[in-house]
Amino acid sequence: MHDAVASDPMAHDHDACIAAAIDRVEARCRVAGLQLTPVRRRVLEILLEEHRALGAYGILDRLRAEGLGSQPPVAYRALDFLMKHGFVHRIETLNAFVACTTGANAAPEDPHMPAFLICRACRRVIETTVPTARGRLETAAEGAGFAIEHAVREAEGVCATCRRAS
Amino acid sequence: MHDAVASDPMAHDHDACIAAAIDRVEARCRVAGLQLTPVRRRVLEILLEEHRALGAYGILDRLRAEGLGSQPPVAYRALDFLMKHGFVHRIETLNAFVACTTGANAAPEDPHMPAFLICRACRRVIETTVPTARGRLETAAEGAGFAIEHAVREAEGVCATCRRAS
DNA sequence: GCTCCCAATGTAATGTTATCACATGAGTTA
DNA sequence: TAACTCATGTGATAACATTACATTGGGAGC
Repeated sequence: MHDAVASDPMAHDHDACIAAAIDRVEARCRVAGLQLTPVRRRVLEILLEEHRALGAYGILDRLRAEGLGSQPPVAYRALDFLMKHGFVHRIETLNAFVACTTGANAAPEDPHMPAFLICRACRRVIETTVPTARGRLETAAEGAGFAIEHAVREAEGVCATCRRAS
Repeated sequence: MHDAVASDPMAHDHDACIAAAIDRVEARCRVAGLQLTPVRRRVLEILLEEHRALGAYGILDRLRAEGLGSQPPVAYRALDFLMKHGFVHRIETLNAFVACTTGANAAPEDPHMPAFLICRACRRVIETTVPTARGRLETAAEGAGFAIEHAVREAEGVCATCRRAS
């Protein structure tokens, strides 16, 4: 099951990567007084295991197999919690979710503006961080008197690994 | 039915605006040998009448009332055609559709990179055009060896009109 | 101890968005 | 006419998301 990942040039030590991410999230929950309950924690782990976007029903299937909830609201509520606190992001173009892979969940006081590169070949989602400073979209909005509250930046294409493979 | 629009500060001559847009699209279809069939034309008109994003099922309801089709594929096929040729854009964050309001559908040889400002108060969608030149997302992608094929830029917030109103 | 409250979860039902599969019709070409 | 293509008609189903209400379990205050 992990072979595909292990043979991938982009592979890394998944277990350590996941453990570190979970540790960061746990630390933030302790500090902020948030409850990282079993369901919430497991949903985060599932998303960390995949480095791909997973749909709510894909997550739900896994939870069901583990006896952690069987109805859609279970998954959506956990995702709402994780997104609210920046541990997970929603990918609008896929109606799916990915774990936050920047260190930003360790430094919430410097909010990052995430952007996503979605590979249509391997379905992997690369999260990049762009500076919070004003870019072209913000400039255009300012000119129109529009107050941006939330911005979505997603790009579909082919990642470096898949380009080399073809 | 048009009162709400007519009393709006952002109102303009809708009929002329729609007619001009339809004319541009018709011209491009003639040149490119595309069939702007009754259903496709009507879907475009419906989207031009609203200056808002409309869901596929909202469009379908209108078509149904006019006897132009009653099943989802009718609406989705027309939207696919209109999007494929740049006459309509999909708003990913709303799972909805808007007519293209830039003049770009008259000048396809200079493809625009549309960005959308979505007002959460009045639901109006403002389409702005950003230069095709490389911005921060493109720079980040290049650095990662990622080849962008399609980018989504959408921002939710409050438009100038609604800000003044509150 | 207790009750009250609140946050999280369990669960059924439903709502919304999108696609598939296959049949039909209209026009073009051979 | 036959073969083909493009658009449409239609029923069924898949995929994504929310509502509403019941239940549980752990503090806070008495």
